Amino acid sequence: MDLTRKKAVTMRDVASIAGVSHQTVSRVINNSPNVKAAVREKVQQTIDALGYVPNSAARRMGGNRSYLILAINDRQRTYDNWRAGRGNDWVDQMLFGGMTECEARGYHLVFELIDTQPEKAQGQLSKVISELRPDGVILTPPHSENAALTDLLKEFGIACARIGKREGGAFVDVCMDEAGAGFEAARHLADLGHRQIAYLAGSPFYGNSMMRLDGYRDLLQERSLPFRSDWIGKGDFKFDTAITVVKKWLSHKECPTAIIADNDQMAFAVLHVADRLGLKIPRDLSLVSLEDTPGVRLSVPPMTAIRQPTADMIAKACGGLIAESSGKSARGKYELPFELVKRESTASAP
Amino acid sequence: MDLTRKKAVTMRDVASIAGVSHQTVSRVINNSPNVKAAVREKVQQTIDALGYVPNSAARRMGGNRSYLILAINDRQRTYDNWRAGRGNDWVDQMLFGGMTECEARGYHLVFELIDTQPEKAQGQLSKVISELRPDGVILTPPHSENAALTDLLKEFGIACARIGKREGGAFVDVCMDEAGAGFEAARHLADLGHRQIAYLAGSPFYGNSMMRLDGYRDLLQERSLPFRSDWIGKGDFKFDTAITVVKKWLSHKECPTAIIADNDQMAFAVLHVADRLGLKIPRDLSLVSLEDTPGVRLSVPPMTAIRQPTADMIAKACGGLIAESSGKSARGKYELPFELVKRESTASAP
DNA sequence: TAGCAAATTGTGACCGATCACAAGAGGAAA
DNA sequence: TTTCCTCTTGTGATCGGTCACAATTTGCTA
Repeated sequence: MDLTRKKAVTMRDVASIAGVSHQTVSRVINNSPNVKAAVREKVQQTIDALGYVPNSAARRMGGNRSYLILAINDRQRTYDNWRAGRGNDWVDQMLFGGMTECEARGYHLVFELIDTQPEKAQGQLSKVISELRPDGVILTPPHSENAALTDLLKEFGIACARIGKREGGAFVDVCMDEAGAGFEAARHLADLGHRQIAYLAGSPFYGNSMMRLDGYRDLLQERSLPFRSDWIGKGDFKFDTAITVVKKWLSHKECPTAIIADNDQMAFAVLHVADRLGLKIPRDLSLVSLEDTPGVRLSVPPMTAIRQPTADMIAKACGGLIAESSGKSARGKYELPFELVKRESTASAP
Repeated sequence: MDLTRKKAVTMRDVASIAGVSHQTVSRVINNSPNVKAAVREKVQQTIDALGYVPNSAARRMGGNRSYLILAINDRQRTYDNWRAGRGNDWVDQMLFGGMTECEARGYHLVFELIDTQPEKAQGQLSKVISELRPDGVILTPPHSENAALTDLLKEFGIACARIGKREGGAFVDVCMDEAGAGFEAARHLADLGHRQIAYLAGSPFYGNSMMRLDGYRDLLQERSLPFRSDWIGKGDFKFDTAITVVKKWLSHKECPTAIIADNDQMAFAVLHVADRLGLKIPRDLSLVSLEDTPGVRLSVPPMTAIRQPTADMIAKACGGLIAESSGKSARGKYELPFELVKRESTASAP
């Protein structure tokens, strides 16, 4: 180990050189309003000259803020993706969005992985909370649904943001306009002249999934397009299940000219079946995915998809959490706009 | 703000209940050898009963360890990927690998984004180092090449791991067997009966890229296959440049039956040109990419590729850094095995 | 059984911020 | 001028660990 560890410049160093008390230096770095402009400037100059940076651990000890935001991700999902060699840019986007927001305010982002099983998750979160005492915690799916976790955070008095939830209340809930996504996907297809639009639904147990379905339904109604319940595929998000459903649809003599898939796995199933049946996408069949993972962007052809504003959602969550821990209230529901990315899986109706 | 912040259980609480001094508790949680078994057990029981977790900020204040590992990523790359809507699972894999290693030892991983420009990078790293005082820093490309950064870390006395560097010395350098990758890719093709294997090289300015090329060359020699310098494409990693090169190769009457691409962008170019010329992969042409990004895994057909052990490399880096900060020496070069993932872009020679 | 070294346990200072509160300075009103 | 209030600045305690060192116990040798 290196014993020549560079000695840190402390607040007292700055204070004695600037000829003020340590508390005044503290006031300057915290932008306290009650400091004379002349004093503030002198102190700031000394800070710059010495290259002083406040030690975050000490700040946490003395005060009740840690300048840390904890982002919780699901371990199983991360592990599964890793095992499957599947690409997942979720964390990458979180990092980008989170840093953008945290950096300017002097905050840092700590990512932690916790288990899916609720009991385990609780113990793990409790441990890391006690250890780090973050100012805020971001819960991502599926943990945003876990009430035991939010209860724990409430008990600790730590602000909590949930991604994909839309309750608001005591939380900073950041979500996407799910119904709008279903609506826009359908509208895009309708604008292209499609009148026979089928929908591969996810699970009725996921509220967000149902909202997207509702959006699709609304568009159908608005445009007076036929709603056929046999064209609502119960796909449970899985590739194999979707294969069966789509095969049935497309083998029928009166088949849909466009399909909306609630997630990318099911969208892939459409690609697969179409290929088997000799249907060319987008010439014979248009396809929109409501999930924009790397797979969707790199398929052949690249799929038109609804892009979830992941980076923006995390940025919003961080911003809200920072505000909360600064005494401002930022609780509530924030619905962020999605983006319909038009690629090559959609074209005019045949 | 919630004023009902849960009061933390402190070391002194544990001490008074267990009937020992606070220092003894400290010894137990730090696995100090000089504690009687009976005392250790009694203290441990009290810790468990109270759910005591040491406060990391306090540990950092008192001691000279922070139990924090800093992982530095490049901001531009992250931003570019985000802008392009390109999938990048690098951070996701880092998180997985890093957590696996850190968690058990009570360490935490903090990701930071810093700018590519060397001067900016230095200031940013300096700031975050002063603030967080991590026990170790992981530098990823391109920052692993930046000597100003490593000098800075040396000055602060902070251990440093570099991903993709192979010097060792004062660092924990974690890399992949680059030459082996080029060799194995070529061997795989040779085993399939290919004798005309072309190579789309990256840039001669990147040592690792050149090593892969050397590996390819070695295999050619070992199998007495013809080495043709006009089949070494100078591709500079870019799609467009590669297009030109590959078009020339494949339009020639005596053309390669297999191509190795140094990165995924160039591999895509091969796919593209082959499609244009009506060549079917892998029937008419085999293709191996030396980079396994999501794009490569999801192309049509999915490409055979060399998979970089990202998660393992970060795990190794974390392990080394933790060892270093515990007084053990872990400096040196660690070359981790890659994996040749056989997918559907390679087949027997036509 | 004394004597001494090694193993075990305890004591109080300390890290570098913030907090609560006290003290001083300055300006307006009486 | 005096008084009082507000704005600004300073003082010392405090957070919860670790460190250095002192005190005690234990075990072994003579």
